Amino acid sequence: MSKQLQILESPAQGCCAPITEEALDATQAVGLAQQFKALGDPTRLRLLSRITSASGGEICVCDLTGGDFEVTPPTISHHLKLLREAGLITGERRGTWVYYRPVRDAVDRLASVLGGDWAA
Amino acid sequence: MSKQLQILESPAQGCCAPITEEALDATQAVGLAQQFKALGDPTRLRLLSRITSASGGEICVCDLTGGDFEVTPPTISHHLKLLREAGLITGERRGTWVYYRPVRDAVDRLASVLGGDWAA
DNA sequence: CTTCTGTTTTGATAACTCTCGAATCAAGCG
DNA sequence: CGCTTGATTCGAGAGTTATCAAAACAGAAG
Repeated sequence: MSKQLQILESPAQGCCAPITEEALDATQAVGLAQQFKALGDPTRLRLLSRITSASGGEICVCDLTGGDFEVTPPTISHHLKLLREAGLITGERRGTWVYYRPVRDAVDRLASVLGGDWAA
Repeated sequence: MSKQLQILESPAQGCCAPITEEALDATQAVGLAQQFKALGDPTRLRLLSRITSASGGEICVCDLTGGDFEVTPPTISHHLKLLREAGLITGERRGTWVYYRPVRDAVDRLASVLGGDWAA
C-alpha cells in the first residue's frame, strides 16, 4: 500500500534569480506563472495554507472536505489537482484516506523569485 | 505635470503570517489570491520582472511595448492595469511617456506569505 | 488649431475556469 | 461477493480572461 497519486510534470525546476535582480526569460515565466496561477484562487490558497501549516507535515483530505470550505468535495478535489499539477503539493493514499503534503522546494522557489532579499 | 494613473483599491494590506505557520482565513485569502492571480500569467510575470529589475527603480512603457513581448500594446496596457489593480505596481505619466515602478511592500508581503523562513 | 506619437479604453471573440451533481474508482467490512 | 464510505473524475453551465482591431485620449510640436 501507500500509492502515490498521479504526479504530473512539474513546472519550473531549476530557476531563477529574484525578479528584482534580473528579468525573467519567457520560458522561466511560463512555469512560474503556472505555479502563481495555482495560488490565484482564494480556496486554493487556503488549501495550500492548511497543508503547509499542518502539524506532522501532512493533512488528510477528510480534514479539508469537512465543511471549513464552502465548496463541495469534487471542487476541493479539483483544486487539489491543480496544486498537484503546479508541483506545489503531493498526495498519497494510505488505506482509506488520502494525505497531502507540501513540496517545500517549490514553495521556497516562488518566495525567492519574489526577491526576499531587499525585503527583510 | 506628473499625474498619477488611477490607483484602484489595493488588496491585502496588513496581513499575514507565513502560510507555513498558520492557515489563512478566508478574508485574507481573497486579497492575497488576487495578487497571486496577477502573477499567474507569463506576460504579466515578465512585465513585473522587467519593472522590478529596472535600473533607476522605474521603466518607461515604451520600453515594454518595444517588441520584447509578443503581444500588442493594448494587451500590454491591459496587463499593466491588472498589476496596478492588484497593487503590485504604480504608474505615472510625465509628459509624453508613462513610467511604472513596483510597489515593493506588496511584493515583499507576497514573498513573506510564502514563508521565506524555512527557506534560507 | 491641427497633426503626430504614445498610451489607454472599448468592443468583440475564442478559450479557459469555477462550480456542481452524477458517475466512477479504491479500500474496508458484512 | 455486495455494501458502505471516502476521494476523484466526468459532463455541463455560468462566469471570467486573453487577445486583437478600432476608437479615444494625452501631450508635444508644427
